[in-house]
Amino acid sequence: MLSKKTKYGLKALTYLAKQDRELPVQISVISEAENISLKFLESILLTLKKNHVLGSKKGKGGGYYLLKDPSEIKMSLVMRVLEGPIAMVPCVSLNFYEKCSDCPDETLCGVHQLMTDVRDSALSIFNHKTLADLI
Amino acid sequence: MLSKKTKYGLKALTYLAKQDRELPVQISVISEAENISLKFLESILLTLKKNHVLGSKKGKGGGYYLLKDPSEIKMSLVMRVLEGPIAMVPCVSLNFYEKCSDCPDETLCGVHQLMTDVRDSALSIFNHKTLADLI
DNA sequence: TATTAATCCTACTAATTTAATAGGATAATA
DNA sequence: TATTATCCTATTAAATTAGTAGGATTAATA
Repeated sequence: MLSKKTKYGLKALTYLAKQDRELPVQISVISEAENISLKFLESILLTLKKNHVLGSKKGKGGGYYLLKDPSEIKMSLVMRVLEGPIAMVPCVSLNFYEKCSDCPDETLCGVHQLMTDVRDSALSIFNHKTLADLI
Repeated sequence: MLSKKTKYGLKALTYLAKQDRELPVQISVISEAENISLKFLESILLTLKKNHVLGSKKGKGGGYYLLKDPSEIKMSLVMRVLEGPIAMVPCVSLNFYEKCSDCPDETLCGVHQLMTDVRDSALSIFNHKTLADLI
């Protein structure tokens, strides 16, 4: 299930995508428009900024803004930053790989193969869809 | 991420699929073979039984057994029983549908469309893969 | 240069979900 | 009727997710 963090993040990004890209938008504005706890949203936007999805400007007139055109912001990046691995098991993850402690040989594991297929199909969707598609 | 419940359930099913279908296998046997907490596994097998994936026999010589041939046990059923909805959001789930409280019109929601695509692709995999494919 | 308005950062708390445990009820076999 | 297994409900423990608090930092502007 999609976490609230991801859901809120997607809402915020969609909100920003509808604005003039040059004008920074304050957290409080998005928070009120989308009914999201201000402090929670603050931490979400911060991680989006740290992962180069958003830029920010401090002080008066500051706020957050998209670093790229919505059509250049892939859902695969956004999902990884907010939700974590696309894969359902770490031993199948491309970006967050971890070996299974109990599985002697991945290539012989049926779950591994199944979850690889699922990851591939999800990834091909998230790689092709961009923020522009959410508007 | 796949829950331990699902992972253990898949392991147990795979174990059973390798056995003679007529012979019931005790929880304790699977628990030891696959290194799964006996009581936890007990509750997992019970839900698989309640959802007509497994049959059981009580008393001496009893245990659990597959109700159908592994090739007839779809992963979509197993995943729904153990992990819950295939969809990442309730508003997109076929079997566990719930309306979003904050979304006035699903057909206009970008997240809805994206998650529908992801659900469809996952579902087509889980519908075609069976327990036989895990062995 | 003081004030104000914004993000930045760390730490903590609360709520929810998942994992695991306990213990007895029930049923089948011998 | 003793034994062996599943069945069932309730509880506890651990982990994750959601949300809160409060001050540090930075930039604009009066």
